[in-house]
Order: sequence, then structure tokens, then C-alpha cells
Amino acid sequence: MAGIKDVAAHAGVSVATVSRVLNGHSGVRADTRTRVLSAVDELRYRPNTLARSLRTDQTRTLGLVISDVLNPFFTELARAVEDAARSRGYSVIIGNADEQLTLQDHHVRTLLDRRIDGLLVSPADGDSLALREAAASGIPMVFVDRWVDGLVRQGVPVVRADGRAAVRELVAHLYRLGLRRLAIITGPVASTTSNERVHAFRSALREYGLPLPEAYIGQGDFQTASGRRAASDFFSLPEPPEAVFATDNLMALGVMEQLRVMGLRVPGDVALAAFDDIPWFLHTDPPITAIAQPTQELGHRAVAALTDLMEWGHPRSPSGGTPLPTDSGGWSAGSVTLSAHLIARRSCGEDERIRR
Amino acid sequence: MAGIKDVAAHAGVSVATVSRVLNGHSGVRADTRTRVLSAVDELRYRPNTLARSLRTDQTRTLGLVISDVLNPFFTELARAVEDAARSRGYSVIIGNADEQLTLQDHHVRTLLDRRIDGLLVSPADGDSLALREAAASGIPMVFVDRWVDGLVRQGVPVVRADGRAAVRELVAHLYRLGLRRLAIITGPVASTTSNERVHAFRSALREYGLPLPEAYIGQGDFQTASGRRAASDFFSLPEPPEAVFATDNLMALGVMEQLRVMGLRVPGDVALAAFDDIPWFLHTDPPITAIAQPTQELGHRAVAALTDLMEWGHPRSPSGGTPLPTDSGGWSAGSVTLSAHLIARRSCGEDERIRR
DNA sequence: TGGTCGCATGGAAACGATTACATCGACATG
DNA sequence: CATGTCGATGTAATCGTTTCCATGCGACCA
Repeated sequence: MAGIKDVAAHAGVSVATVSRVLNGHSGVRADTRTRVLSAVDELRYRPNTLARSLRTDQTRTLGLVISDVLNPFFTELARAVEDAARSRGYSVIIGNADEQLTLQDHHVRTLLDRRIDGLLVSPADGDSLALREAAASGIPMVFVDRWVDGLVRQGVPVVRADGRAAVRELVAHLYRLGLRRLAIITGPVASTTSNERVHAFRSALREYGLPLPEAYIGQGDFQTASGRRAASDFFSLPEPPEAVFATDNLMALGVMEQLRVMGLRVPGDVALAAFDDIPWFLHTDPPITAIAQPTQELGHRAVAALTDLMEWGHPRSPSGGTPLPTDSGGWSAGSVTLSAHLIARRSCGEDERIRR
Repeated sequence: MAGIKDVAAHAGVSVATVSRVLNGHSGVRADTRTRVLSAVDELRYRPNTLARSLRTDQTRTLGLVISDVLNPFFTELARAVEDAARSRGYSVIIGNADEQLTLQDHHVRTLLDRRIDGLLVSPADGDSLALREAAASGIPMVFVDRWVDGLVRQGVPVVRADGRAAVRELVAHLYRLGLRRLAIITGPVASTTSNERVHAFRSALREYGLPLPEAYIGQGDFQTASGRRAASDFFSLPEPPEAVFATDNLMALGVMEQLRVMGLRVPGDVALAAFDDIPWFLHTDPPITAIAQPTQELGHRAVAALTDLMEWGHPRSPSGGTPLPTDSGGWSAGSVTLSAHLIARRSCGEDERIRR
């Protein structure tokens, strides 16, 4: 494969000149420039990015570690991230953690070894050594959707949607439909988003004077199988819940699978709602009530936050965003909080206020 | 960040020795080895993969270019590919072509520029210059799911599932249910898989003495919106079809969206079937009849074929697989053809033979 | 005419690893 | 004792770029 030397020889100039042309530096006579350029495409020359990165110490690459590629929410996020990155001249390498800490850490390390310029991560549950090391190494890093408390306190920005208001809305919706025994399926124990959702759920229930017995808290892990298990547990209870709220869409899928084998109907036998809206929810039997996040915007904002961090060494002052005033307290500078909203469908029963 | 020199200094040896230890070469005394190793983790040293790759001319990285990340079939494929690659010590960089030739070519070039060791691609429609150049450059390359005829003739292996038998089965199924006016929504015009599916569909119809009028061939592009358009066209026909076969799952989604706005019911007003089975098809209203591919195995076989190519410079003789004898003729050595099968559900109407 | 300046260009030192080859001491052999 | 072998280690070239600095040259000015 042709190298810069070959181009230089072919154009009758030095490698320095070729490099200058390629990088658009000024101070190259127009005719030499064209001579170089034509040598470049006669030889089909493509610069070796490895060598380039080695020398310049930047790869123009972002790393994105997501928790689960099979989750449509994350693929949509990944796509938005890639779009935003590409438009800024960066490429993205995706690592799929599959909700496993060890796999996540593997990817974080691999990405750092590749000398990516910045890291976007939606961390899996648990205390990640690799993530702590990454933060300590000083690489620009931004959390998206989920985060790790300790690191946020050390200044890592978070780009996320606050689902609390929407969860409260959901509980109101269920209550209005006459449902009283409400259950929830959580994500992994230390998952920040899951905790936020559970907490919002619990306090909304309290507002309505409803209890949240332990048995109505299904321990899930954001993956399909755990939704099945939780549903199966719920319905072997002497008094099963009247409504189930799955804190992500895959667990909602699991619930449906389990209900199907148990011969139970939604919403007749039980109401169902999920966090994260996906296109299929419109066409399931019945269409599923869900809380939608502004996924694309999350992706774009995350890339913006990260590139700011990379270019300025610190987040840009007004972050361009509209952080909710209420909680700007706890977050690192550069953080962005958007909001999620409820989309009521038939899976919780009929409601005169349902539009679609 | 610490380099190999720092480690050498810290351990009181030369960089060569450090390198030997790190690469597990023999001929290093046990005590020097331990001295080096402890220097390594005292300094938290991680080798710079850029420098390493530059020198060794291999990156232990595979590129995977898929047509659409939002398509669950491809994310499942990507996941299988990543698993297989990781277990062989490779990492994978995914490029999402979003069904656009220019985007696909962008990714192919970017991957090549990164000096990946091998390329797995499920090409988008059309004649791709970048792909031709890649093949010409001699990089190990394998097509998965879709392919480009010209390059296959030049020896690029293809790992795929043959859907023709399943399509025939589908037509039989529809016929048995009394359906006669059958329509199809194709992928992009030059898409190999789409063509295969359309062709199989057409010849099955002929077998049953059914016509396939032009108006019953909806031109799609494997994305949701085109499914909507095609459905809308079909149902503005004086005599709309009784059944629609979408050649991928996203277009089936589009059809459902359109039917919903038009107030038509499946299977009452029209039957629906799709290529590619996904978990949600079990829970849609009604559950959708689909042709399932052995997605995971496709991914694993593709990686196996590619690594064979990389390690041997040519495909391993018996390819480990079970190529269908019928068509082993046209395919390059190393190709693998698995088979797809029909999963009948209620979206085409009741059939006494339906199991689930 | 001679000095200065600026512009276009070239030479060569990095970047951080791998690896062919040289070196060096210990030991065995004749 | 001279020589050869072997095992452990070091030296330095190399991969393909970017970039600092030097150089040559024409123009300009005094």
C-alpha cells in the first residue's frame, strides 16, 4: 500500500510538502499542490491513520459504551450519537456491555487502549474499576442516560432525561383508571435510572395513599428474561398486582411473554406500562402505555457536551441547554437534563383522555 | 501516560525485554519477568495499540458494516459477530450504512483507513466503489446476509440464509388459507436478498397459477417509511391485495402503521407476513407470520469464515459448514448457506396447522 | 550592491511500540 | 587455554506520519 513517501517521490517533492498539502496548511504553491494532489489519487493514496494518530496524539474517535445493543432505546441513542459525531468529523466505536460489568470494563479498557479522544458511557450496574481509572486518567468523559454517582461528584457531566414527573403522571393515570395494586419491575440494584424511577413511583404511590409492598417490587436487570421472572412471581402471589410498570422496554417484553404463557390478558387481567417508548409499542396487543425519552436529543446533547469538554478542557458555560432549575444543584457543570413524557395507550385500560 | 520506556527504566531493563515479557516471548529469566510485570502495574502501563499496530501491521480488529442499526435483525447479527470476534481475540468496529450507499462507502473507507484486519459487510443497494476498491486492495472480506454479485464472482465468500424454500412455504400457507391476491413489498432494486425473495415469491405464485400484477409489487427500501407508502398505494387500488408480504421487518412495521391510520384490520381486511422474525412479532396485534433466519449462527459463521480467510489467506477447505448442495455452484469458496424457516402466526388468518 | 525579509520547500527528529542483530558472560569441550 | 555454544539482554532500525528548523531564492530597500 502506497505511503506518503511514494506520493512525495511521484510528485517530486518532500514528504513534508505532501503532508502540508494533505492537512490544508498554507504556504504551498498552487502548482505543487495540484501536483501532489494528482499523485495522491494516481497512487490511490490514503493516509495511515495509525501513524497519524501516533504522531498527533489524537484519533478523532469517540467511544460509546452502551448497556445493551438489543435494547431499541440504545440503538436509537447510538444512531443519534453517531450522526452527531460524524457531523463534527468524529467517528464512533460502540462497545456493548450487555448489562455486564466485566464486559463493560473490557470495552472501556479496549477503547482507552485505542486512544479514543472522548468517552460516552451509559454505565451498567455496579462499581466499575475501569470507569474510575478512566476518569482518573483525565480522558474527557460524559455519562448518558445512566451515570455513576461517585464520578458525577468528581465532575463528570450527565446528559439524561428526568423521568420523575412522567412516572408521577403514570401513577395518576393508573389511579384514575381505578387501579390500586401497583407493582414495579426495577433494573439492577445500583442502577441510577432504575432507582430514580422506583423512587418516583414509590413517592407517587404515597401521595395517593397506596402501599408498595415488597412483593410488588420485582427485581429485574433491564433484560427480557428478568421481566418474565418478575411477572411469574407477581402472578403466583395470592393477591397479584392490578398493574405492572416495567422500568424498561425489554422487561415489558418479558412480561408480555410470561403473561402469554400464563394465559393472562392485558389490560383485562392486568395493566402494563413501560419506560422507554419504541415504535412497536403502537402495534402490540394492546398498544402499550409508555414513558418516552427524547432519545435523539439525548444523543446529540451528549456529543455536544463531550466535544465541549474535549475542546475547552471544561464544559462550556451555559451548556447550551435548559437544565431544570430544580436539580441543577447536584450535577456537574456541563450536565443536561431533558424531560420525559407519558404516552397513554390501551394497555392500562380505557381512559377518556387517551388521544392515540 | 507511561510508555514502554518508563516501564523499562523502572524495572532496570531495556525496552526490548519489556516488549518480550509483554508478548509472552520465551527467553526471559523468571525474575526479570516478574520485575517487569510489577513495574507494569505499578505504573499502570498499557501498551499503545496505535504504535503496536503501526509496527506489526495488524490491529486485531474487524470491521462490520451493516445496513441499518435500527433493524433488530442487524443488531442481533452485530451482537453475534461481536461475541464470536471477542472470543477469538478481535474487537469489532460497527459502521451503520442506514441503507445509503454514500454512508456505507464512508464507513468502508474509514474502516480501511483504520487498518482493520478484515471486513464483514452486508452491503446496501447499488454499485459501491469503496467496496470494489476494498476487494481490490486484497483485504480479507466476507459478505453476510446480503452480497454484491460482481464481487462474489471475484471470490468474496457469502454467509447467508437461503429464504427461497421458506418463501415458497409462505405462499403455500397463504394459498391454503384461501388467499389469492398476494402482494409483495421489495427492498432496494439491486438488493440481492430482496431479489431472491421476490423471485421466489413470483415463481411460487406461478406454481399456484396466481398472477403477480405490477401493482402488487411495492417498491420499498427496507425502511419503515417505504412500508407505509407501499401499503397506502396497495389500498388505493380498485382491487387491493388480500395479503401483503414485506421483505423485511421494518417495512412490515410501516405497513401496520399505515393500516392503522386507514382503519384496516389484520388479518380481517388483509393478511400480513414478513421476512425476519423478531421478538415483538409474537406480541403484535395480531402476532405476525414471519420467516426466521438463524441470525446468531449467521454471525458466528461469518466471523469464522473471515478469520479463516485472514489466517490462511484463503478459505479453509470444507468450510466446516453444510452448504446446500443445490447452489454450491455459484458461490465462492468459503461461503456458507443456512436455511430460513416459516413461523406461521395469526396475521394471515387461522390455520389448523398453526402451533403457536 | 549587499543586507533583510518572506515564501516555498526539504531534512530529520519525534511518536511508542516490535524485532533483527549484536553483545556478553558462563560454561563445556578439545 | 583457546574456542564454540547457549541463554539473557541490550542497541538500534523500523513502521508512516507531523512538524520544527534550516535552507535557498527572489524581491525589496537603502
